[in-house]
Amino acid sequence: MRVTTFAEEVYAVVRAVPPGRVTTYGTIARLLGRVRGARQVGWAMRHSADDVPAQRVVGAGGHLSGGWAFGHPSVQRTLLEDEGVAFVGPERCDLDAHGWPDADEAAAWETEQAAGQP
DNA sequence: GCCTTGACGGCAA
DNA sequence: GTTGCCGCCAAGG
Repeated sequence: MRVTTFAEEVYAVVRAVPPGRVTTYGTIARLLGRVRGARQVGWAMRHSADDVPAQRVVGAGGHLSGGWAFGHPSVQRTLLEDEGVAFVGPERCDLDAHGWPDADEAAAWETEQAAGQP
């Protein structure tokens, strides 16, 4: 189905992020083939649906770029900590330990996408 | 059809 | 370590 817009694809990726893990805008963009489309990912997240765990999407280095979208960055931080995500600073999560996808998971994701969308 | 906006990323000063 | 600027793609007005 190519009717899906860029935003829809972004949502699909975000929903694929398991609890206790976090991903970045740049990573999502890269998974979609838009290496420099991190901005569009952010644009899409701004229109995020309710079933999209936007709290798992952070900026480069695990920085809570869109924390204010939850009312206050501390809200997003609390949500992630509740899922088991460790934080290095007040607004920075530990991407090294909870970053998604992992090298192995990235391959699985690409395989799944290749199989579903030839 | 053109211009502006936007939850970003990376590099330079 | 911080702050600022440019580049990029997509959608809205």
